[in-house]
Amino acid sequence: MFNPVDSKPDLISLEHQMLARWRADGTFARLRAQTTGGEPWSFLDGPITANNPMGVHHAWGRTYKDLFQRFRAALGHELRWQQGFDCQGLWVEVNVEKELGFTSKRQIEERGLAEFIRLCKQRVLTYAARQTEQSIRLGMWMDWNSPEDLLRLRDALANAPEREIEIVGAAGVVRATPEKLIGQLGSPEIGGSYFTFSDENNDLIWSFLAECNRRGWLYKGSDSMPWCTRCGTGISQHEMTEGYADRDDPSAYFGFPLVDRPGEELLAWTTTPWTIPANVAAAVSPTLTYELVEFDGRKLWIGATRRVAALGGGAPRAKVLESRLGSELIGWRYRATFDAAPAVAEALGAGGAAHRVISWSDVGAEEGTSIVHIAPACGSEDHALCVTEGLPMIAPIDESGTYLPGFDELSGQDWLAVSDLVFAALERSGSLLRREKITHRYPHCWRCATPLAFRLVDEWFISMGATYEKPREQLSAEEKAASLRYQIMDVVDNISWLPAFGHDRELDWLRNMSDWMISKKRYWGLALPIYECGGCGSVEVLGSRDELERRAVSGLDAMKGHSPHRPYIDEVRIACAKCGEPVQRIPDVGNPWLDAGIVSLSTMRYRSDPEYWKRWFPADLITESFPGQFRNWFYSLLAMSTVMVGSEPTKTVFGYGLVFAEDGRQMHKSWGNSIEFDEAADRMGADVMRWLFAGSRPEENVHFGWSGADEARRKLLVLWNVYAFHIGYANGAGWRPGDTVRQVAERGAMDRWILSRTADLVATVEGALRVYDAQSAVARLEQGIDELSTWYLRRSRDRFDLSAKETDRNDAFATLHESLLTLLQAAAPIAPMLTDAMYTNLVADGAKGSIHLQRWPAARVAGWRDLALEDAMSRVIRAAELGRSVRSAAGIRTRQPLALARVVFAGDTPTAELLAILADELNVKRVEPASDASGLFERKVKVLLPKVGKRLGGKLQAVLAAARAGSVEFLPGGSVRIEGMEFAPDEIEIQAIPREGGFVAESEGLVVELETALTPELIAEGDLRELSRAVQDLRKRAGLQMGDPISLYLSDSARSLLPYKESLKQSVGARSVDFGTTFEGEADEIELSFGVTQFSFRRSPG
RNA sequence: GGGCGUUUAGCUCAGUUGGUUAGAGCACUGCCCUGAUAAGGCAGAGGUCUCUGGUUCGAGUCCAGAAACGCCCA
Repeated sequence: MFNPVDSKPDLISLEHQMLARWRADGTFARLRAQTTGGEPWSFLDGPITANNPMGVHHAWGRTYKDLFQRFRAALGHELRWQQGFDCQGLWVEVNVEKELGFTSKRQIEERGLAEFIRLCKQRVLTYAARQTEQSIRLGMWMDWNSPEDLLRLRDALANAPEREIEIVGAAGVVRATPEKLIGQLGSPEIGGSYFTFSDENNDLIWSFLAECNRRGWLYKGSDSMPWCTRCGTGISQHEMTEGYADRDDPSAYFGFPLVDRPGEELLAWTTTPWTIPANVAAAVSPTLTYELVEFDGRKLWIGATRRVAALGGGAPRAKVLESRLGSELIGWRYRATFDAAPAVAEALGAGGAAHRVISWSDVGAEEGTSIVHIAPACGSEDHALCVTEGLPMIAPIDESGTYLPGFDELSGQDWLAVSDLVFAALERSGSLLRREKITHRYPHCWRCATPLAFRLVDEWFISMGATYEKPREQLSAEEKAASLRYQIMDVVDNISWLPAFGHDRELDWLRNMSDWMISKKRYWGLALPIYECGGCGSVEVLGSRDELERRAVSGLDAMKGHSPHRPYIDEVRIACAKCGEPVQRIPDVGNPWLDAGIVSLSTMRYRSDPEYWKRWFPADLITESFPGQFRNWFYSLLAMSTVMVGSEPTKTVFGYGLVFAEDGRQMHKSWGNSIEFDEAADRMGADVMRWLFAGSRPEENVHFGWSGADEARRKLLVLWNVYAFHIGYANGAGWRPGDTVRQVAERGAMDRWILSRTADLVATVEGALRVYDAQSAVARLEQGIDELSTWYLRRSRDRFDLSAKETDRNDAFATLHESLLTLLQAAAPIAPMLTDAMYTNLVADGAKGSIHLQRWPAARVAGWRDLALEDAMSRVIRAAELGRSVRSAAGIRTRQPLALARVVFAGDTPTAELLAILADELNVKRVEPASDASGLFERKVKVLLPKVGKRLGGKLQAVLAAARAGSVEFLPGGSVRIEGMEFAPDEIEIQAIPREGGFVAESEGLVVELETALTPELIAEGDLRELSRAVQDLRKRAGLQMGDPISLYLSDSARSLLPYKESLKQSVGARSVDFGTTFEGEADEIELSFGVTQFSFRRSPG
């Protein structure tokens, strides 16, 4: 007996049952054991930020990660099963600050760094545990740490930091202080997920940085970057994208008097008046035209296309005096309003001597005056320009946005409040022309919504090297050796990018990216091992904690027992190698992408176990959502692998898009279109979610929601119903797997067909999953479910009945069982829980079995292929469709049997067995294969365009018209002449086109004609079937079970059906049929050929 | 401003090397089938294949340009 199943399953509770069974049986551990020693298949997980609960967008990627891993395990590969958490960085700090109610950086230092860092670690552990639980709920198989362990470590870190505790690791019990254990998470000893805050991860980044320094690529630079004056931190470009919002600002049109052209001024425009005191240069486009105009007593240079806009209502008063190309303005010197301020004079020389006009191709003709005010400290493009031009910089504000000394009355003022003072100064100096209000999109801090200033700050960079003007293939070895970016590009070429455009995008990023800024003036992150001597200025970069301990001259005690994080590591001093001065680490922490980028080395035991590393590096696959990752994880992974080992970290990068709400917009809680992961798991179920995601197009954004889930669920429910049918009938018939089975070759065509289709399904799904095409795999599986349910099972239903012949019934059960099990196996990577629930019941081999412990069924099914049969059956299926179409058009219901269907098969005539299947499906007594010579058809010639199009050229339309009109001369040997041109047999196709008016349907050469004349016998059979159906329907409505016997009573009018009494009894499960009496109770009536007939029944005893 | 991608039915998407009348699923309408089915079938309705130009006998498909949307860069 199989466990009986409901045809309407509770998918959610089923999933929970399966998860519990996997846990109880140690199914995953058994899979790992059985694949150990297999050919490695190396997956490298991109770390998920352990900072919040997981969202449905994570579920998309995690579906891919899990399904490809399960598929590879089924193929017999050994896998590492290690997933990772991203732990360090501002993301975590921000949330901890929020929890503490902090609003500024200073509060962190006041509270104490040690506690803050501890809270950051604790938050990571909290959410690592949470995401672990959620991932398990998704059905994701990884080498998970027990969430309880993670929470225990988290709590011990605060409650008993000095006391050693125990944790059961991969190779037995490990005992150490909580901080020590936390630093070793993911190590070979402890196992489980990797954590980027681990000691090894941090240490290996140090060696990377030391290597960059050794090659001369690490340097301290200064750049103007977006800065939140409230948080006291720079905001990276990545963070900026989230914070744009509309803002009203004053804009200023103001003049710069020219030194060598007295009385003339450059007219500049800006929306950030607070930056005007920091002006260094004025940029013009060399290719735009500029005009000198006389306007209200001033002579102003303005971009020609901007004159009207810049002068506003007064523009008609302006008189153009002169016109020049921008390139002619370059080098002109000018003065500015704030030249007398001490800070400006110091930077630019007396009278602002350094001010000049520079060329910038990005100056546009659509904004301002086409003369751009350049303040290098207050914009990164401005900064880059001034570096190129060798111009000095003026940094006007400090960390909190306050104007520095040296700016006269502005000093001491907040940057947001100085606008009025600036305007007043411009007015006084006669420079201001006009003041306006504008609304523009302006970047804000994504944490506290403060508008961002730009500040000149010192940061540490890794040089990407030169960008050469010539094509990459023409570079010399020396040129490449000098430029990291080209080395990475070569590595990019060795990787297979899916979708293919990923390759171009990564190269584009590498071509255009500026040097990699790796420092951040924050607290929770990689401690940059950079030691800059305050005495002689020399810079050292340490390559490991060992080296630090060797070099330390003080402060080691403070660091003892602690992870290499602030504040403890900051205490250590080394002696400067040059001058011997004690040197402290720079206070900056690292860019978090360093943390994630090193994992192809750190998690694969690059230093500790070279054999292991060689076995697993490079990965076969990484897969992540690609927006963002080209410059983030993909980039850092590539860069670090290139520097350290000079080769690709992965063979394949499979990228996918973003998850949007079903309405096509981004998910937003406030818009009501957002779905939390837990909610989705509880309401739609994880397998439905996985099915939906796996079936989506990876290169596009997926629209995720309940109706999409409903569609996915419907497909899975059809599969479930095939399964429920099988269980129900097998139990009824007492059939068990292993009962006498005939060889496949001995079974009927229907059986051999579905098995052949199943073999095709396995091959197709395997082929798709091997190239990471889950979408095609899902499409083929859905097709397979449809074929199994709506053709095989529907056509074979009677064979499962107890009344069917036993041999045939056993064939049917065996076939359904085999094809169903195989299909489940092919679907198992995608819907692991439901398939396993069905599988374990179907194989009935006790509680410890699992579909995931089975080998991929390719070998088993290979012998099932029968292409000729598949071809014939596909034509039978199409003929059935056409036949139904004819019936529909002729208004003859399907229950009415007909004498004959004539069918023109396009191809070989199917076997008698297949013709019988078709006859049954069409409810005709006989199917007669016909030739196209039948009087019902016309012979039409279809010219095969791809073959003759080129040859015909302009005559083609005339030939087509003639062919359509039927003016075709048929020649001996199968060729034809149309419009005087001859066509060989292989250039044409002769089609049978049905004549109008017949009961005929045609499609692609396949023709079905139904004989519609009815005999009394056919009519009676139709009545019989009609009646059976009505009785069955009433039985169902009356709540009878399938086997319940009845006594059937029919009105006298139905006496003509007497000869069919036995057949009727059989089809409706009746013990007796009586005419002329009725039973009060279950009764109804139906219109048959001879008139309205009453029928009734009662349950017969026993 | 630059790069990459997308644009086909109300919605989600297929559409082979260019080929005659552009398809599927969902939703909608009518009919049919059904003692596994929340399923299925037949038919209907629904299209300026984003637009413009070009190549060609012929363009959803190739080329050029434009637009919108998404992602990224500046």
